[in-house]
Amino acid sequence: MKPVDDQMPILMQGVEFGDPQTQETMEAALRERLAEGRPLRVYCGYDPTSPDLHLGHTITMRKLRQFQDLGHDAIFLIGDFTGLVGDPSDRESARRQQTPEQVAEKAETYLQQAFKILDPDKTIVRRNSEWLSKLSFIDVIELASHFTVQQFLARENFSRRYDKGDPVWLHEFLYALMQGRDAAAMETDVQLGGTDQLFNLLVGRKLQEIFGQRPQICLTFPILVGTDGYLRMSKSTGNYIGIDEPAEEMYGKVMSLPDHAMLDYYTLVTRFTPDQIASINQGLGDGSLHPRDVKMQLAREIVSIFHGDEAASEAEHHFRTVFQERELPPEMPIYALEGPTNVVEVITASGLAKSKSEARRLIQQGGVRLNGEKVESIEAVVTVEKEAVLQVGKRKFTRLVAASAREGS
RNA sequence: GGGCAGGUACCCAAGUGGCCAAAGGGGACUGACUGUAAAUCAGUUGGCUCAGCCUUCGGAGGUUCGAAUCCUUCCCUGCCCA
Repeated sequence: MKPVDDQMPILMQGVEFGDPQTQETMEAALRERLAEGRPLRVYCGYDPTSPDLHLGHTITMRKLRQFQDLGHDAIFLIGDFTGLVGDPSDRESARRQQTPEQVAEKAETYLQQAFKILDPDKTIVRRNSEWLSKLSFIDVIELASHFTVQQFLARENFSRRYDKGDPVWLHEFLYALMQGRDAAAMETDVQLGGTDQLFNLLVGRKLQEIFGQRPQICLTFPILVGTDGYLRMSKSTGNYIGIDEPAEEMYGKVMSLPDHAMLDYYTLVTRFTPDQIASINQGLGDGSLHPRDVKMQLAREIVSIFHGDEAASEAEHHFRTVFQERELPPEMPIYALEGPTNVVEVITASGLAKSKSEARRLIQQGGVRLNGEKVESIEAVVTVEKEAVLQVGKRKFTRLVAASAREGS
């Protein structure tokens, strides 16, 4: 195992606390525990609330991986029980509860996605239903008795809602207890999470002490903004980049990030070192680096993490040809046409627009092209000899094929 | 359990009998421009057999020529009281 002084900079990279005192305390505690020279039990929990993990989740996964690489035990905890309730941390309002079936289904897909970052051979996978589902009501009351309502109301996301008159549900309070119980159940040394998770992580410390354990070290990380550049990345706001997304899509989404969000991405989700990132930042500052090129490098790196270098190059090529040079993409969905058909009909039937009204609007706005020529009228009729390309907006294409020709091929 | 205030389109939020498919903002989409799907500016944003028609304002009924707006009832939320 590496010397503590070699481990610390890697492990502390990206760590952020709201207040510097907490940071100092945690940093010192981590240093102390690393000095024991044994593999630490490090974990991060992920609630299966949506079927896909996104880049925001990978921040802590990358950190788990770093612990792993340094010889520590990384625990990937699937919150199959906590996911039933939903974490109130990041939200203005309460999250909808899910059924066990929904949770199980989602949990299933998480692992394979996580293993794009974590080392499958070294990762310990746990599910918190293992212990949480066995608690009795009296157990829950006992846990709850160590905390006051004021402690919970001190949390901004509760107090804000409380002041605003929005509902704060009782079961939301229990979420933190459940998560804290995880730490005690697994007797962990370190827990990772977003800065918004600090409260939950600290509850873990308190419960560990109650159970006669040494309180864990908490490391929190900044929240990744989504593709809009401001809001937290999440599926529900539609500003996310999913781990499982196709390379081209992923590349494109990264390119759509506002310039100001680039550095956060470099720091939190790439494999670049702090030194490399600092020099990129400097280059942007003095104008020696073009923001577009910096963003393309970022896109290439992110795609490469999840799809490999080759796919990253291909995605970049695709982006250049389609969006910079405005050429047709090499591959596009195919739609078979049964004969002369009205454009509006074709657009909706092939899925390029959700409704006919939308299709009409797009045409009226000049956003529809057939074989590169702007479609001027919603009355236009599409006839395909052999094949044609229908384009809606800048980035949606469909290859139209005559139904008869298609059957022959 | 009681009193009061609320439930409006993807989200926030106006509207309190006809001029409401419903202001404004956010988001999203399209166009122009560009350094890119950044930024900026302009437009669009329920559906359809589209100068008209149909469905929407928590659910179900009712009053009225006509309701998001009035009444009844049910469900849900907040505040105050118990």
